Formats: sequence, structure tokens, C-alpha cells
Amino acid sequence: MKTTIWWIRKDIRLSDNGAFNEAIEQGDQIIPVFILDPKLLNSESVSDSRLKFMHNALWSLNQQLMKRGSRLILREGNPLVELSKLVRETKADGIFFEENYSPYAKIRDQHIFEELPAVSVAGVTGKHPRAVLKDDSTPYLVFTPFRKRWMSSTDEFRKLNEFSTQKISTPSGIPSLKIPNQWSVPLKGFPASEEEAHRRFDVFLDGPIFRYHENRDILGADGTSRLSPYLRFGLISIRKIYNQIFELVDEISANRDVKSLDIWLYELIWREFYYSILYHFPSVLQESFREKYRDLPWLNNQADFLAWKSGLTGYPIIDAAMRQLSSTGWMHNRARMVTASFLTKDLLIDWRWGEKWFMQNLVDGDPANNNGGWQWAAGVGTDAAPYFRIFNPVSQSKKFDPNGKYIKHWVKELRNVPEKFVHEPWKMDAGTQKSSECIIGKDYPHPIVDHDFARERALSFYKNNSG
DNA sequence: TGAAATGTTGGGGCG
DNA sequence: ACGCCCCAACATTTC
Repeated sequence: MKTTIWWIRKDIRLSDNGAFNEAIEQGDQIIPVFILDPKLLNSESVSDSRLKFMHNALWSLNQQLMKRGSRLILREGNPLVELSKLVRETKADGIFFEENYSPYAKIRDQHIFEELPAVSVAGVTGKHPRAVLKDDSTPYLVFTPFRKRWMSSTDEFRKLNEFSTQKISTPSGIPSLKIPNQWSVPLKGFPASEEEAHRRFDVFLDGPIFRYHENRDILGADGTSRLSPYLRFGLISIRKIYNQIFELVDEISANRDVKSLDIWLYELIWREFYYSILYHFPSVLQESFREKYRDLPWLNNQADFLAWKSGLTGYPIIDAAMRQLSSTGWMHNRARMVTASFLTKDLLIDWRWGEKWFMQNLVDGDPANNNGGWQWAAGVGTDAAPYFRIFNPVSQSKKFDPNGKYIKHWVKELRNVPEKFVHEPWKMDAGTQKSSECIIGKDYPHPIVDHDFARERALSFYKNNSG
């Protein structure tokens, strides 16, 4: 009788789960365990929404396990200590888990490999970071060639390990924390279950994905998949997503345009790219990838930072996005770029401050992608936007929220402002301010900085301070 | 996955 | 009819 431990981390699902499958293959009895790691949970970069999403996901996984005659073992503490205890208690022969790429995870897992009979299985990304390298075996630093190499073979996505509804045998009497009832209360907007993840993906494939190219940047539209938190915690397998996409491409390419599918696929490959960057260059979590931008003398004005966080900058598009983030834990990707550009270029605040604030609020916050996005926006990372690419918050607003739908949804002070002024309300004359019940400086702030001035300031800041 | 500044072209008004 | 100017529209360069 062999007993195996399935250690659940960023793969909270049963279907197409390599580590789970391996544990099932090797063991007659399976112990599914999740370990609450105080090192991670007490970090400054945890968000309430993300924690809640994770709790919901674990609750839901436990329901699925119970239906199959098993249950989730919940522990709290140092993973090495807890796993060692669990091995002693259960006489388990092996521990199986999905490989993770963050610096903390790599070191943690290294110790576990040294002390315990542990085996890891790749799965966070469709392709392992070591599998997508230049001809000289060094990692790609630019997205487009990375993508081309990544795309050059996709055969490995043709097969999946679908998990049926078979029974799972789990021994009784294994000590476990009680799963709090609270964990069943779903997070608004993102109910966390494997079923919901698959439902969302199916809905997206059924239509929106074909309009993704035209709709994805429209802030007020529902043009994106909103799968990010599900991918973040592995409620759906990325390999399954690639499998379905490539199947769909084959199916329709004869008679329909696949451009939209490609564009969405590119976004997923950005995810692969940033996991690869973090894997090969773990220090990006502490400093700019590009050395010449490591010592920029950021202004770091606390009042400006507070205005940005609270959505009170006086630029409607920025404020709408920042309020969407703090009230829902999610922000449209276009808005992430615009707000990140504003913090770094217009306010000259250290990109790491913004990165941390996003981590503290995002339901999908993940170090690899969040860091990659911020370094890109600040112009200090791999394949970053050059520093002189500065977003204009007004033209971005006019372009991607043409009728102000997104702005008016999140910035109620502007609800009666005429369309003509919704992107730049400070241009309203006194009469219009009065009739739209939006006095600038009273009901809604003046812009905290003049963009034309800020743009020039940013250009000389980067130019003069890059070593 | 930018936007401003600068350059070029061509049509139309006008003397 | 012609030259001149203006400027919108588009293209290219620059930050």
C-alpha cells in the first residue's frame, strides 16, 4: 500500500493537474494538503481579495474532494516542517507538487528536495522557462523573438490529463486544521471554483474571443476573459487553455479570421515571458532589470502617491481605474498601463511603490506578471517601453473610453459632466461646472500635475539620470 | 501596447 | 491662368 502526498500550491484544481495525476499514479492512498505559509500570508504584499479568492478556491476544492471520498488536509506553518511531520504521520512514500518559479518558492522547494522524497512537475506555464531559449542557450530578453520561438512547436498541448470522477482514497485520522466556514462566502465578481473557471473560459470561447482584437482595449466593455485570478491560482490549467485554443484555430482557420485568437494568445505568451524573466533573473523583484535605470532619483512625493492610490488625481481615467482596483481587486489591463505610466512618468514615483500597491489590491496579483508589467511601463525592464513613450492620460481616455462610460461608472462626481468634458473636466467653464454639479476643486480635484509639464520633466529626468 | 514635433503634399481661396 | 498662401491630412522623425 503506497501513500502519496499531493502538495497543492498554485494549482488548486483536479482536472489536468500534473502533480495530482502523478500522486494518483504512484499512490494507492492520496493526501491532498495545502499549507498556509506565514512567510507568504504575513507579507506586506498580500491583498484581501486575493486571500479571499484563495480561501474560496480551497473551500471549493475540498467540496470536490469530499464528493470523491477524500478531503483537503489543511496545515499552517513552515512547509518543510509541516511536510516532514505529515510524512512521519502518514508514512508517505512521495510528495508531488507543481514547480513554481518565484525566488522564494525556488529556495523553499530546494530545501524540501534535500530533506524529503519530493518530486515536482512543471505546469505553471505552458512551456518551461528553460525550454524557450535563444540558440546560444541564454534567455530571451525581448518579447517578440520569445513568442516566435515559443510558437515554433505547440504539439505538446495536444494531450491532456483529464481527471475523471474516480474515487480518491485518503486515510482517516490525519491531523488537519478545520476549514473555516467563512471560506465558503464567495468574493464578489470572482466566485472561485474550478467549475466557474471552466464556465468563464467556455463563455469567452463562445464569442468574445472572436471580438477580442477590437474590444480588448475598450475600458467600458466586457471584452476580456477575466480569467486572470483563475489562472493565478491554477483553477484552470494553462495547458488546457492552449489545447482548446489550438483546436479552435484548426477548426476555424479555413473559413474565419484567427487574428483575435492570436492576439489573445499573445497575452498568454506575455505571461510565459514574464515567468521566464523572473525564473532567469530573480533580482527583478528588487531592482530594475536594466542597470542604467537602477539609481533614478524618484521624487516619491507622499501626497501624490496618496492621491494616485485613492483615485483623486484629477485625471478621470486614472481615478476611475484606481477606484476600480480598490473596490473590486481587478483592473482592466489597458488601465493598468495608463495608471502605471502616470505614477512613474507623470509623478516620478518609484515603480516599486506602484508594484506593491497593485499586489496589495489585485485579486490576480502575481509577482512575475505584476513586476513585468511595472518594469515595462516604467521603461526599466526587459523589452520595456522606452522611457520617452509616455502615455497622455487624456488621449488614452478619449481613445479607450470614448463616451466616458468607464469613467462615469467609477467616478460618480462626474456623472453629469457632458461627454465633451468627461476626459478633462477642468476645462469646463463655471456655468457648466455648476449645471453638472461638479465644481472643480470642490466636488472633483484639479489635476495634481499638468501633463505637458510632467512629460517634459520625465524626459529630462530619465535622460539626465540614467547611468 | 505613445505622442509630439516636424516635414510633405495637395486642394482651394484669392489677387 | 497663374503664383502665392493657408492649412488640413497624412507621413516621418524625434523624444
